[in-house]
Amino acid sequence: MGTVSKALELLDLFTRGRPQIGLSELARLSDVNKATCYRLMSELQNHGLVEQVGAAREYRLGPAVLRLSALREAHVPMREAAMPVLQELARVTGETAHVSVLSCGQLRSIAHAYSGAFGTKVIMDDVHVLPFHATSSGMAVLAHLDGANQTAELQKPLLSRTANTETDPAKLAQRLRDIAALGYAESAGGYEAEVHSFAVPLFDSAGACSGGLAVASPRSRVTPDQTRVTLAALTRAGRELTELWGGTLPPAIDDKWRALA
Amino acid sequence: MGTVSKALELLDLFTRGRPQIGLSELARLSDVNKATCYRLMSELQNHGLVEQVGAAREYRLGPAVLRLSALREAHVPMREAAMPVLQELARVTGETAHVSVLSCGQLRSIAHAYSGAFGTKVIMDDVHVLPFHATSSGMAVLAHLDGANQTAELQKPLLSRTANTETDPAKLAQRLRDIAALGYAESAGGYEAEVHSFAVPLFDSAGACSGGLAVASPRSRVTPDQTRVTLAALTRAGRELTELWGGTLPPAIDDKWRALA
DNA sequence: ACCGTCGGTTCGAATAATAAACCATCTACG
DNA sequence: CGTAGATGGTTTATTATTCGAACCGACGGT
Repeated sequence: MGTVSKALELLDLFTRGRPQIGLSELARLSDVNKATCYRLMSELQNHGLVEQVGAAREYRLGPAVLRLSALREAHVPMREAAMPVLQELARVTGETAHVSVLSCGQLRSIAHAYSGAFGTKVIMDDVHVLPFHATSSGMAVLAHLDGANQTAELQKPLLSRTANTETDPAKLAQRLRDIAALGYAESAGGYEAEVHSFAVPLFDSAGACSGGLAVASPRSRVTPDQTRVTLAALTRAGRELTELWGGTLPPAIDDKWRALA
Repeated sequence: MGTVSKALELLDLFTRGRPQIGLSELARLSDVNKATCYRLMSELQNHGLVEQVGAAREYRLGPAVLRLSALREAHVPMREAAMPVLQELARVTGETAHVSVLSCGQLRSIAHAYSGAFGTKVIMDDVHVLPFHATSSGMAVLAHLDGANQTAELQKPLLSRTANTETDPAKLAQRLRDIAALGYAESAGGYEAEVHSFAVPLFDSAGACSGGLAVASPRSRVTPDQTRVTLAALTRAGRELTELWGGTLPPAIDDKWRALA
């Protein structure tokens, strides 16, 4: 693995629950030698991606990330457009909603919204890359990808995250066919045992699948009624977001979603 | 220079005016060998910091930057807090307003706001790191830094950006004393020949200078009247932002700013 | 005074980055 | 149609950079 990748992996250790990390702990968490870790962090620091703060000289993300993000949003305003849609989706369903985009063969979560309706909710703060086979978003996207990309993904090793994760390529392929026929995907605890989620695919201007929109809830709150409400809201939001991002819904999907409204 | 720094410099080539760059052009702009450039970009791409798009396979900033920025803002919400203050400042003065923060000895611009009042305005889109000696923000910050950091900065080479840039360390030190006495800084074309700006320092909870707040205008619009309006708005906004960021204004500054209100 | 941990540094050995040349592909243009 | 010059991407031996064990001084608790 290249040096740059190591440095970037260090960046990924910062999460909502662990926003500041000292040098030694960083080295421990990353399995990188402390000296190496120090040098890498120093380089990141020189470019403002991280900064050191306080007497303990702990590292945290620096001001330069704001510039990068503002620049990306100025050029490709996805997150900003998605936020109100997400918030409405979270409000209507009472559950956690999140969007992810397909980028270079990876599905990356870019925004999420919570609902205050219940004392428990699914936390999405620290999720970056979604595994295709173990999440509803991933399966929704995969099911609507062209055949080549889909089979390529199915041939990669399918890691089991819970007892409910589907790891058999043949069975997964069948499931993807079902999902493509339904127009939405469902994951019953495939990512985290207690999390149940529904997802719909999103499409770009060429009509290719470009991301996923999902609602995740504790499995205990999943009922036929709630499922109906969720799917209706999800398809409505999916239609809206696809449009906001300048995409077009394939007619086949449009038909299936109408049936769920 | 380390490999990581090279990769990060590639990231800095993306600007508002040049948001997508092909491989060959990237290599040309960065003076890095094309093969090297390709490898570096591939590593950045694997982590989602950049993505390739379109038939030309041009690179642009990727979705991962959104996560980093959201994480930073969740932990240190500076930008979000600053935006309304900046917008109001831009509105009242009719000119461009911007904030910068001190991080690891560098002054980095983190947000700016424009006014629609005039057909010409100062553009801050592509400015990342502000030179201390050539900008009003830089001088305002430098003047309120502790002696050691200040002299350290004065000993670095002072690059001349325009005919009006002060590059004599002794004269600059005198100017910093004047600025400290006034409570604000003024730069008459020290950064760009046609840009005139005023800035005030911002302070953290320990009362140490942590950044700068500035208003920049074309020099032709600077009049005694406008200067008075600008300084009043600037000190008001500086007081507000220092408070929003959880800082405390040193009493000496407070007094000076009252006189300008 | 001891022990463990912290951030930071050193230096020879080992590894990863480098640059030039090379491909295949595309577009422009005569 | 065919050439010329772009482009993105790949390979190679050479070389420079990165690596990691051990070390340092400082701090905090026992």
